[in-house]
Amino acid sequence: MYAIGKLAQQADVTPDTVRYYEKEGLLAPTRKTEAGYRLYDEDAIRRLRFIRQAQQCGFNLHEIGELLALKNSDEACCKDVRSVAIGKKLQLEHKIRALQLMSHALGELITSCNDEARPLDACPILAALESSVAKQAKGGRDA
Amino acid sequence: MYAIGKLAQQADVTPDTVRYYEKEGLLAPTRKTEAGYRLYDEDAIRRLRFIRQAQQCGFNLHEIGELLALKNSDEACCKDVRSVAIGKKLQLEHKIRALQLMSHALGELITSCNDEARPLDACPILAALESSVAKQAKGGRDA
DNA sequence: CTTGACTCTGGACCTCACTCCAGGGTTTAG
DNA sequence: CTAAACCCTGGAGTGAGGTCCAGAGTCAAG
Repeated sequence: MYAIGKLAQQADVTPDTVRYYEKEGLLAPTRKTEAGYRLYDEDAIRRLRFIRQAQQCGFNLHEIGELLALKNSDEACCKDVRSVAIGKKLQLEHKIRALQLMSHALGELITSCNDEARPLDACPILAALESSVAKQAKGGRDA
Repeated sequence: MYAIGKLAQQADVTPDTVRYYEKEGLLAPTRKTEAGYRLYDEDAIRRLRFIRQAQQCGFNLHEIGELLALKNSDEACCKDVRSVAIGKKLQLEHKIRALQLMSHALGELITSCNDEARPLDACPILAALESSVAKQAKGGRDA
C-alpha cells in the first residue's frame, strides 16, 4: 500500500491533484489508516494512470468519470467505450478544423502584407481585422 | 451616436461584454451623457468589430490590446503588426499539431477495438488508457 | 403620467483543473 | 527525544472571458 505522496509520484502528479480527483469522485483511496492517512493499492495506481492518459487524449475530468463508470458497469460493453472515443475524436477534429481556419486566415493576412516599410494606416492586416475579411474563421472557440 | 445596446447589437455581443472590454482597457465610449450613459461613434463600432475579428483569429484580449496599441502608435509600422501575426500563427500551428496527435492516438485505439461485442474487461481502449500506449499524445493542453 | 425598455454601478458568480496556504497531527531516522 | 518529512482538513486563489444580479436612474411612447 502506498501513501498519497508515493502514489502521486507513480503518476507524476502532486498529492494535491490526487485529493482533487478524489473530491471529483474519480479516485477514492483503497482504505484509510486510523490517523486518517489515505492508502492506495496497485489498482489505484492503474486508475490514476488511466485518468492521466485519458487527459492526454483530450478527455476532460467529467468525461473521464463517465469512462470510469462505464468500466465499472456490468451492462456496458466495449462498443460503448468505442463510441465515446469516436465522439471525442469528432470533437477534436472539429476543433482542429476551426484552428486551421484561423491559421489560414492569418496566413492570408500575412501574405497580403508584404511591404515591410508600409506605414500603419495602410497595413492590410489591421484593415482586414476592422472589416469582415476574417469571417472565414468563424466557428472558433467552441467545445 | 449609439447607446451601448445599439453598439453591442452591431457586433453581436451583449452590453455586459462591451462594458467588460472597457474595463479591460480595450474600448472606451466616445463620450458620456449627463446621466452617465455611454455613447459611441462609428469608430467605436469599427474598434469593437476589430476586437471580435481578432478573437476569431485566435488572439486573446491581452494580445488584442497590444495590437490596438500598435495601431495607435506613431513609431510602429506594418512590419510590427506582421510579426505579431506570424507569432500567433506559429502558436496556432503548434496547438493544431498537439490536437492532431491526440486525435491520431484516439484513432489508433478506435481501430484496435473492432469487435463490438467484446466484453469490457477485454476492451483494448480501456486497456491502452491504463498502460502507457497513448503516450504519443504528450504535449497537449499547452498554451 | 405611466409603462416599459433601456441604462448605470458594483460586485458576485461561472467553468476547469488545479495550486497554495495555514494550522495542525503523524511517522520515521538518527 | 527531536527534527525532518510526511500527512490531514478546509478554504482561498488562479486565469480567461465573460454572465448575472440588485437596486436605482433615465428616456420615449401613448
